[in-house]
Amino acid sequence: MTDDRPDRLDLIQRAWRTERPDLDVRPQGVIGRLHRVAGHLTTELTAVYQQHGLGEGDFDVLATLRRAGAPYERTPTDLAANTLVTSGAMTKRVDRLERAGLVTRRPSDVDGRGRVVALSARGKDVIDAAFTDHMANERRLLDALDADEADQLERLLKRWLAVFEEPSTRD
Amino acid sequence: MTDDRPDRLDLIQRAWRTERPDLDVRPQGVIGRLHRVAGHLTTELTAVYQQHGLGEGDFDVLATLRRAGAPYERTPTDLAANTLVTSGAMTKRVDRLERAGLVTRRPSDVDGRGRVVALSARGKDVIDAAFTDHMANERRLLDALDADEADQLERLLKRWLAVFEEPSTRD
DNA sequence: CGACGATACCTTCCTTGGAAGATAGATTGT
DNA sequence: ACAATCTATCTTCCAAGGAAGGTATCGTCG
Repeated sequence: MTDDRPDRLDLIQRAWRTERPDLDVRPQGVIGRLHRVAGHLTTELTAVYQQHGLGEGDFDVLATLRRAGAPYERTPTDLAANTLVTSGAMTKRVDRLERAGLVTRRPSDVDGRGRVVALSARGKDVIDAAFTDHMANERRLLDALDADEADQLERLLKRWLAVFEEPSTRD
Repeated sequence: MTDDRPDRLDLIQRAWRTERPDLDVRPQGVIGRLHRVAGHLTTELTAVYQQHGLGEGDFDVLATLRRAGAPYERTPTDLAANTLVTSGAMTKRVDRLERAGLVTRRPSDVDGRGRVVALSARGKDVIDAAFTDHMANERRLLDALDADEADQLERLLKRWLAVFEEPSTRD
């Protein structure tokens, strides 16, 4: 049926079974491959970001602002939470984007400590173009699987992700 | 049946459908979740490395040397290819590990340009202990899925990975 | 053998992000 | 109103890796 030729992970697992026969290395088959796939996907996705002059972090921030809807604003804390980086990293991302003229930063009206980061007109144009290409790119990458497989994969990943991101355990 | 409550990815997709109804954002459902799962897994795995005083890169190098079998030696080029980093990064990783006394570095007998990196006795002890814990940790993480799901996931990821790592396309 | 391109490793410089802590402003209890 | 504490953001310092280039050595072809 499907593809049972040994791949690199199979070779790695075989080596471990020889060297450490006391261990069950089957989890590597899933986790190792997941990391490798993620790495290759990142490489491919990053290439598109770069075509628009953006790094991965830049893209993430602009996309988060864009999907917030008009007027395309968020606080740094918000952005950091959404993109899973520390507040210090977010400061630097916004610094870069501000220097590049893609976002603006102004004090918050309602909180003297707060700032508001907003897409500039050019920032919106850039992320709209980049995101369009990004989606085409993801579609292309995902087309390696047929629709059924993609659905199965999504279901399995959603289930696994819930373990990490849902507050309660499973019902 | 399974868990159909909306998760963060669902919310992100919903926002995009509102803001960019012209785009089909379904690929995000798979690719976005895959990246998030990979990120959470990395966090969990890294915690165990750190318990043994190792960073992710250090662990990778030591594990590659260990599974090579006695006498646990590899060239820097070999190590770089196996762990997917550049040669410059590998120099620094080996520098660190050598400083920590976990590997040794000596000139190659057969190639005047070449070096041989070998696990020290302490390096072997460290990676054997770390790898044992690592596998228990991977098992724990994977136990979020039942055996059937894990098998399905492995099959799907293997198939996808083949697109990136196999020389030819599919037969 | 000698020159030239290829290879192996290392060095330098740069980018990115984390950790920890500093500062300004907000909030709460009295 | 004021002290104590919390919060939002930024700053500083450091770790890790990529890109590009340098140097020594190899291998091959004439």
